[in-house]
Amino acid sequence: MKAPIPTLKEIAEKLKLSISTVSRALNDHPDISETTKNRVKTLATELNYTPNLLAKGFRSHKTNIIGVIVPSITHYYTSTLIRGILEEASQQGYRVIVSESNNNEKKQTEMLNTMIQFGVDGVLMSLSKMTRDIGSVLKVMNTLPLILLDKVSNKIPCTQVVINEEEAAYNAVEHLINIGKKRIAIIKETEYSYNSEKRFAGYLRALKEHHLPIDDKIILSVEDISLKQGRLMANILMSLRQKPDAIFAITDSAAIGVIKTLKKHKIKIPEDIAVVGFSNSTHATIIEPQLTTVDQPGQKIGSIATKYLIDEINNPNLEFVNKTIEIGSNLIIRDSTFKV
Amino acid sequence: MKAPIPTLKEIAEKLKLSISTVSRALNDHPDISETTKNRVKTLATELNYTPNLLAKGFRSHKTNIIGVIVPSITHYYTSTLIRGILEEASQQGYRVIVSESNNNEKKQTEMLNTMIQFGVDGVLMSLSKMTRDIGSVLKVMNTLPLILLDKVSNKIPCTQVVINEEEAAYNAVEHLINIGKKRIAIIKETEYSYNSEKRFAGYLRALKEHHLPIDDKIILSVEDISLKQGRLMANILMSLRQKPDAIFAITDSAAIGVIKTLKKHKIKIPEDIAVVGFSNSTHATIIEPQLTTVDQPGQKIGSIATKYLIDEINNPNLEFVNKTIEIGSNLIIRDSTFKV
DNA sequence: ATTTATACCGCAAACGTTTGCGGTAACGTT
DNA sequence: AACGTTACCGCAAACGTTTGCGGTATAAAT
Repeated sequence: MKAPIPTLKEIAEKLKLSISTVSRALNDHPDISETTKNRVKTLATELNYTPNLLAKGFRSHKTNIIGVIVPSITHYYTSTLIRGILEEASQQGYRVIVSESNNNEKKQTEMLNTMIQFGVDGVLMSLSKMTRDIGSVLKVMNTLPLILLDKVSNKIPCTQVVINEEEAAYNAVEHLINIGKKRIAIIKETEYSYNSEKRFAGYLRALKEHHLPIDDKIILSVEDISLKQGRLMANILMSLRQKPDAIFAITDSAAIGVIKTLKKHKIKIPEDIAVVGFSNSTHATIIEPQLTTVDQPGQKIGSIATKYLIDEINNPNLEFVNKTIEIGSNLIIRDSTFKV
Repeated sequence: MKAPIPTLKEIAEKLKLSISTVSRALNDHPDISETTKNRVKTLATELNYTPNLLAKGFRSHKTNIIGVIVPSITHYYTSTLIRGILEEASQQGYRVIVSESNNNEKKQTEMLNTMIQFGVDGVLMSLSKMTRDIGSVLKVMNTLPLILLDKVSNKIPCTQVVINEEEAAYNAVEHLINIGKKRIAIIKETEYSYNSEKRFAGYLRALKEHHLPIDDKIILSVEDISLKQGRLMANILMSLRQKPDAIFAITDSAAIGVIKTLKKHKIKIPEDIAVVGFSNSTHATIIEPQLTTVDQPGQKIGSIATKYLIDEINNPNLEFVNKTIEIGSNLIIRDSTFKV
């Protein structure tokens, strides 16, 4: 009872033309007369004809689909990345297949493979945590264009789109220094993470350049950074003899955990301890005091990465454009560091 | 320089077999001897053969792809829906194409069409606001299985998966009554919205059944419900002579706007005015006091809708299973209504 | 009247896969 | 010796589209 989908063949038969003529007519081929073109086109719209993209893709080895793999889709920042990707892709006539790796490396590899099987034209990927099996990614790369974004790895020779993590962190910490803070703690991730390392590097550079001492006791690393971990780390910092006067959490969620426990300890923010986060998630303006944080333009990153990917799809000759594109980000100053 | 993808033909040639034999061997067809099966399979894994899903789908008219259209992907609740969909789909061997309609009806129709062109096996859709052009949706329905979830419409005769909106709202309002509130305001949406209407109905029923008066002055409708609108409406309520002693916001974001302005007015929550939201977004536990709200199990809804869709895909004969599946939801009581 | 150009259109192959049908051995049954 | 069965395997068609090549008119040029 489902209606049959019209094909070139149907149109051809009804018009007593050949299939090829119909195809050419619809594609405005110069060999076809205007009159037949019109006949074909009117019947096509009448029948509501739409080309079978599957057949098209099958023949041309071009699906106009790009695959996207991200660790967690429910993360706000990730969803803005996807929004940027969807937007740019649809503008350029591409569709998008989305997968969630749930930070599971095996799943991630599986997804890469099914995407290849399905014939996506290229892949956009944000790496899951602790991606060790670079091999599977490399294997994909000599079959398809692949671009990394946000969660990247410099072990993979491909175009990567990120924000200026190091500089952003530097600016955040410098801001703390500018408002008079001298003992700045950091909460970062322990496992190897490109982003965490870069942000930590920015933190270190800011302290060094402003001649502040670096104290391991206020450099805290956690396995899986989160709000809860932020609370735990804040408690640890509170138990120190020499408490910090500012805390830079590498992630908004951790920063919010920090704020929540500081409030419980009746500590004045930012007077006693200032707090800075990273991401400018929607939570940043819900919490009180509102959180100073680094705004990551997720949508922009997504769309730029998509642009580069489509470029690579269209020019497969340009070998190994192994460059890293850094998108600027802004520190957004709010009450957690600076009260007006 | 991109590596060639192995095909059945290649395997057949190297093994001096026919293509069909290779195909059957890989699919464990009983006609093929164990020895040849083994030969084929080992070579296949050696060459890293994977079937071309595009060709497969092209031939069988089955892509194992389901299309998803949602209004806004960055909305937390929406992303949990998608997570449920992705999870269930991948378990059943389906891939997912996601699109964002941005509450733009024209875009929504376009997306439906490209999805059909591409040969998705079915569509999961959450309607954009003010979807008037039911026609395009109906047209899809006699080509493909289609299921609505979350933002639905009873004008479309198809399976719909939602939460028990009316009952959930009833419970929320009843809870307010139970804690002694007698003058309960509601902030809802003005434009026709399935969800808003249902929740409003639950609100009315709760008041009636508990013999509380219904006062239009504290029934507020807004165009595009949001945090900002929540603030505005709270201000309006504050300017009333007879202020409410509780506010039921149909959405967490509005509820948070309400809380923020109530705090600014130095009103004690929940003693003076209690606040209830709807969705259990991640914001609900960030705000202080933490928000009492209705937990919508998004992931569950997504996965159940996907199950029903795949059912319909596999049994295209079952005509017009026009039923609404209501998923239970829970009121989560927090500090904004009940302090321990 | 024969050639030549022009304008328009159809034939057939190809993309990779599945599948109905038919075919060929080898063996066992009468 | 003739037939039936079984176990394997290959041929070829089909899915819908694009495209190189060839073909047939008609008209223009010689």
